[in-house]
Amino acid sequence: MLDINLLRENPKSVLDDLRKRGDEEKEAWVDEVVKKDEEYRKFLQESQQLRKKRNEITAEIDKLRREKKDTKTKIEEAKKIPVKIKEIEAETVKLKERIDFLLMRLPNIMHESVPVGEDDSENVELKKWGKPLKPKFKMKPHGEFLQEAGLADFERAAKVSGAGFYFLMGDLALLEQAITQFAIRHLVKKGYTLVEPPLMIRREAYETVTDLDDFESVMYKIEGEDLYLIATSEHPMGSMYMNEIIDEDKLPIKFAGISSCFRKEIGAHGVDTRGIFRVHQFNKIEQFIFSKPEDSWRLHEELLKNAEEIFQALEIPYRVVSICTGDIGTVAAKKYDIEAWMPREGEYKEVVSCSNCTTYQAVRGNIKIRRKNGDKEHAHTLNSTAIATSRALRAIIENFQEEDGRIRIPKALQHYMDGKEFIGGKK
RNA sequence: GCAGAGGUGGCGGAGUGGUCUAACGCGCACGGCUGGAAACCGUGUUUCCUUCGGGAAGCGGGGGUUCGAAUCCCUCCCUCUGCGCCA
Repeated sequence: MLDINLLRENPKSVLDDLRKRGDEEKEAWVDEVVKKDEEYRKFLQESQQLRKKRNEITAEIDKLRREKKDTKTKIEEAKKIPVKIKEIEAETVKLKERIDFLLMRLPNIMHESVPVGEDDSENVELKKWGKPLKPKFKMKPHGEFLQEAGLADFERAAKVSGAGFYFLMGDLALLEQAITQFAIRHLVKKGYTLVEPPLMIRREAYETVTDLDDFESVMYKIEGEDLYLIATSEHPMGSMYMNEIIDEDKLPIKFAGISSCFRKEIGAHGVDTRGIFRVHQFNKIEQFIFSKPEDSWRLHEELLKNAEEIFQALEIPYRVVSICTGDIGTVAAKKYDIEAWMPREGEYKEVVSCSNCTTYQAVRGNIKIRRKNGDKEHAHTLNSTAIATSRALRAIIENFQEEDGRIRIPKALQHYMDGKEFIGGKK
């Protein structure tokens, strides 16, 4: 969330940002927050004055008591004060709740380089890598292909768990493990610490990291428990340091999280997303960084580079887009997506999302940096997919499929597949 | 899951209704002393509000009793020890 001090000192910067987003509803919130905050501080001062008075009388009572004098009249006087304090505090709490409600929902201030645009159609392509080729033969949708090849079983997954789940079978499951191993090695070599996080976290922790609307639309809640299945390992990693102060010489902290991810909302359906592309459960290696503010923009580029290197090693053609103001969401200050080439559809599809969240998550989670001189300030947090295996699998299946139904395994992965150069095909 | 013991500042640790809401020790920062350093001495070391004089809050979280709560009550969370269960 935004720091209240920003709204006190420079509400115009918040307004200007909302205008870039085209979010008229929230423009009114800025004014409301500023007004309610002024009111809140007035009430706060009033209740502090009352507390001061109460403390004074209480001290007098104690003095009289020690001197063995009569305290009755003073106690009678004192009794009136807590009633008043309660009244004023009820108002104070109400105002604070409303301020926090709005503050939690106001989006992050975007970086000036974020392109202005209404929706995802106005995201800006920054670069392309590899040659996007159309198949030379009639290629089946990947879901149908995998089912027929015996490499996945969606029908039985539906029987057991419903739509949006998969059984990966045999060599495809092996390929999934190979991708995972490759990505882990890649990041660990670069000094990232491998993290296996809890797959369920509490609401309080969750509120540190995510857009609040996600609780309704994305997250699975465990019945009868204050626990939510994580939608990405970004969430447990991001909330890991909540309410902590990190010494500046420990930064940046670089994590490579590995986890299953669970999502209720799986969005649009169609032959090309049915299968393993849009699912309720998938696996992902995620990069996460806690950094000093002055380092975060450099590290944002580093995260993107790491993810690009992985896709280059897998020989998958892709492009990088800069997400525009209308599509960026509430948390990120700047976001890149990597979109992999999907030959059957002849389109680039999102496989990586790389964000600098600046202080937005750190303010919510109360995550601070302690400078050498003792000063404190909020940390910056960044996250980026390294690779989501299900999405990478589809890209591999489509980009490296031969007419006879075999799938060529990228060289970088063969080592992790006992040297196999192909999977699938006629037995 | 059951029983017992606990949760205090950056760390260790005292305090079980009012003698500043935090003793004492360690660490860290700044200042003094020094040619420089150690030792030593002093100040500071949470959050919020402020008309910058101060003020308020804070002892795991939330709620309650009281003129007054780290201290009493309720509730939740967590840690340790033992038992149980389990991969």
